[in-house]
Parts: sequence; structure tokens; C-alpha cells
Amino acid sequence: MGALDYALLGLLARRPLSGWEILKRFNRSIVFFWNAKRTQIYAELRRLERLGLVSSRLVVQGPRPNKRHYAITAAGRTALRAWLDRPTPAQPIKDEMLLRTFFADLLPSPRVASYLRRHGEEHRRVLGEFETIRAALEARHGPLEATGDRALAFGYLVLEQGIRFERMYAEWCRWAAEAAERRPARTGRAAADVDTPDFIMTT
Amino acid sequence: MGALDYALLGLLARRPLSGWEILKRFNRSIVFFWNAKRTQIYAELRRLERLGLVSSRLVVQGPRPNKRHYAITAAGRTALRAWLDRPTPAQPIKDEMLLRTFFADLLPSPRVASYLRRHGEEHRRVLGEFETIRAALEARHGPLEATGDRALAFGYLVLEQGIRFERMYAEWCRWAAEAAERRPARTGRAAADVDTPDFIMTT
DNA sequence: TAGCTCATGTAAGCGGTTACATGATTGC
DNA sequence: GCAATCATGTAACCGCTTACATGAGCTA
Repeated sequence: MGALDYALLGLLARRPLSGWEILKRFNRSIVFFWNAKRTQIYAELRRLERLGLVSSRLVVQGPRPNKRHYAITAAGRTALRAWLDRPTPAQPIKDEMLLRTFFADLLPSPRVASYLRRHGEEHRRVLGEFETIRAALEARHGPLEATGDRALAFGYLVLEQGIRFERMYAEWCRWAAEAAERRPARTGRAAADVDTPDFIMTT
Repeated sequence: MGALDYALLGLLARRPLSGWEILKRFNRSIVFFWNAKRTQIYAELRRLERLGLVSSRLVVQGPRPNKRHYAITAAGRTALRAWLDRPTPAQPIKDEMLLRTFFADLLPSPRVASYLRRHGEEHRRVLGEFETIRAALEARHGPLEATGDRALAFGYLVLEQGIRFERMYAEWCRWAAEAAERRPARTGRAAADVDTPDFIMTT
């Protein structure tokens, strides 16, 4: 059972939904912190039904395409609670930007600085979007720190993490680009003479 | 060609290495920002050889196990440079902690606060490790901002990102735990009455 | 004698992406 | 007329993890 399964159970714990509705809701919040594609979501729903964690019934609706209505079962609720109550295992990081930067000595410094800046702009753009969303939520529901809606309150915590993450990343990009610019374009040393930096201190 | 392939090419661009040596170096720096397992690394090395991006020769060494020495080819260098020069695609986020927090309204608030605190401690622990590494690097190589070693300079940029990330995450955990604590243990409303928060503003 | 280092592999399977496929209704 | 919405699926493939397999030499 991957995390996506619990995301789907979580949505269905709030109310029964069709696959299509799940997809829509997923893409309006969860996808920002847990990415998944349509085909996988449909496949997982069927798997969850095989496992008895959700039930479904087919809704025939005349001319429009049939849809499948899903609801969480008692077993599904139990599984979801158990997952929520388990400690989250530390997640290994995969960040392609950092990988590139790590090997950036193979590229001239101005190039590195420029892609760091471009990447930083992208993070600032997303940051702006998140801040717009927060403002819109506050306009609609009042101060988020004091909302009585528990689901919204936790949604706000998650949104705030996104904001902090994007801000941190954008600031790092700017700082790193400046550092790359201050550096001579290329030393005389060949790349082959340079050793891979070692982050583990054996002493 | 996934990002791991370029990580391996990057290591081999510095100097020829055996699979085992690659593994050691990988786990001393790259693994902190690009996770991969031993078996995958060995498999990718063989694949890179099939693609002509690296070459290998078997080194028989008497009683000890044979090893395979890898070196990057001209084609490999070209591929690596091309990758470094391409813009990094925005990477979709997958953060299980945020997923749990998003659905935390299904759990009593004190439980949520306590797991946020535990998670925060973990991030503070990693933060401490990273800061120790930075201190040790400075002790060994002098001020990192001014080092003449280009590879080390970029390694430092990446390490600094790790430090900022962990600090940001730890601070968010503390803030979120406090927010969860300020909240009543449970409203009378059933979970089914609560709607999923929506981060997309259609207006 | 137990566990670590060196040193490499195979094979099953899962999680996830991409491309292909269908087709009516609604709004610009 | 064209795109978007509604609504679901199949199939090939890839990236990655896990378990299994081997075996010598060294050190606490």
C-alpha cells in the first residue's frame, strides 16, 4: 500500500465520490504535495476495491458516459487511521537541480549562474501562486489560523509549508547564483584532477 | 536516461572508478540529494556501457573478488555536458508528511501535534549533521565561500541547500505542532460533513 | 565467532508514466 | 467548427526496490 492509496482513502473518508470527482479534487490540492497521474488513480481505485477498502457501484446515466461511485468501507477507515497513526518514515531526497549543481564545475560559471537564476524565478512564481491561494482562502473563510473547519485548518498548515519551501528554494537559488558569479569562469585545472567532494567525515 | 545515469557519468568524469568505488563515493555525498540503491547503480553502469557512454575492463585480483573498472567515453562526456546545459524540468513533489497532515483532521489534535514534533526533531537532527559536515569541511579546506577548488565550491552550495531545507522543515514542524495544539481536540462535526480544502481558486 | 570490507551479480515484482482508445455534451 | 468537460479504461514500458546468492580476508 503506497501513500497514494491513503490519499484516495482520505478523500473518500470525507464523502463518497466517483473516480472522476476524485481526480478533480486531487488535482485541486493534493497534487501540490503528492503527484499522481489519472491512470494510476483509476488503477489504484480498482485495486482498493479488490482489497475491500472501498466499494463501488456503476452509475449508468443515459447518454453520458457511465461512472463508478466509490465509497470507503469500514476496513478502509481502519486502514486509513492506522496509516495516519504510524510514524512517517524519513523520505530520501531526489532533487535533480542539486545534482546538476553538484557537477556544475564541468560547465562555465556564467552558465551555472544563469540556470540557477532561471530556476529561482520559477520557484518565486510558484511562491506567488501559493500566496495568492492563501489570500483567496482568507478572503473566503476569514483568518486561517482561527478557522473552525478542522480540514481547512490542516490544509492551511500544508499550504504554509509549500510557501516556506518555495521561499527557501528561491532564496537559495539567488544566493547560489551570486556565489557562482563571483567565481572565475574556469580554473586551469582539468576536471579529471578534481576530486569528488566528500560529505561524510570519517573522523 | 534518468538523472542517476548523469550522476554516475559525473563521478566518472572526475576519474575512472570501479563499481564499488562509485558506490562508496555516491554514498558519501550524492545520496543526500539523489537516492539510489546499490543494485540499481550496478545495473545502470552496465546499461551505460551498452550505450557506449562508459567503457569497462575486468580487473582480476587473485584471491579477492574481481572488480570492473569503468571510465567515461567521449560520448559520455558529451551526453553529460548536454544534460548539464539543459534547463531542469520542475519536479513534482511527493511528501508523505504533508499528505498525512492534510488528512490529520481524522486524528485527535494532540496525536497530530506529537507526530509533528517527532518529525521536527528528526529534521533538526539531520540539520545538526549537515552543520557538522560544513564545519569539518571548513576546518579542512578553509572558508568554503572562497575555496579555489571548483568541485568543492559547488558541493558547498548543495550542502548549504540541505541545511536551509532542514532548517525550514524543522521550523515548520514546530510551528505546525503549536497550531495543532491550540486547536480543540475534536469538533462535534463528523468527518463526512467536512469538505476537502481546495487550493485552486477558480475566480 | 561474529561482523565488516571488498566486489559483483540475478530475478521478481511494484509503483508510476506514456500512448492509445472511445464518445456524447456544452460553450465560445 | 473547436476545445473543453465528462468518464473510463488497456498495454507497454521504465525506474527502482527487495530478496537471494557467493565468498575471501580482516578485526574486535
